[in-house]
Amino acid sequence: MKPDRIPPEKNLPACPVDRLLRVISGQWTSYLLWVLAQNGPQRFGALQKLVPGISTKVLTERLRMLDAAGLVLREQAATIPPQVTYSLTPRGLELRGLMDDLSIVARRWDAEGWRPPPR
Amino acid sequence: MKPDRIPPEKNLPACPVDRLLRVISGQWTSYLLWVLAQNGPQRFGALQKLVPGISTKVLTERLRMLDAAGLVLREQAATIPPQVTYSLTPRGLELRGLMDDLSIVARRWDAEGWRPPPR
DNA sequence: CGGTATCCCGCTTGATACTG
DNA sequence: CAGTATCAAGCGGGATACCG
Repeated sequence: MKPDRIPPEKNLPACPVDRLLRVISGQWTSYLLWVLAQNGPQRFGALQKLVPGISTKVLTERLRMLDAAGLVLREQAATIPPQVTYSLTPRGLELRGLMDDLSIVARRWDAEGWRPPPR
Repeated sequence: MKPDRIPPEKNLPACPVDRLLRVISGQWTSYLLWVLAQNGPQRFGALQKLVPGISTKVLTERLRMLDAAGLVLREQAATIPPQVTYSLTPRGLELRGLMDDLSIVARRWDAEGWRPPPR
């Protein structure tokens, strides 16, 4: 009955790196940011075409989350039919350098034959 | 009954960036890599103290996964009691630059009052 | 066009207990 | 010391249907 773990001080590491990774690492999320960074502002339907396989539900969730996080701007034109455009905010653009470096490492490892371990 | 999404070509973006993020972004994972990068090789028990709140089960899972991914080296001395030491591999060390840059951005945003959105 | 609303299933995580 | 075993809970994500 000895405790299996050390009780956390509050409830999590509260590590800024962890917090940032938590935001950008949901499924499709990094890919979405990448697509917006590469192709500029896009409408909902265009994003769905640019990210094949994503469902409307998840695409909506991710975009709303990124909006709430201040990384993506959602602009809605109250026309008929409605027109909603998503773009990177200045803060979202700050991630580009990071993504580029990450991409360089990821692609090199890829070329070297590295593969993530299967679950 | 119109399909909700565009069928994926195969089954996923297969984006190298996504693959790398998938590996380093599990809960505790980045924190673990960070701890090993900052404090050098550590034994199981020490890691559990350095990462308060993590359970033995998850700590084991993460270390085994990182081992399988070639980012962490697991060295076991067949003594009694057993002694297992974890360290970063050369490939794991390649992440340090990335983590440092990530940290710089994360800490600046943190200082600016940025917080991740609640679920 | 750009979403919501449900239902549901599986994976991840957590808690607890036990061991070579 | 460094785990494994097991069970339960929660949430993310997919499928499907409908709406302003």
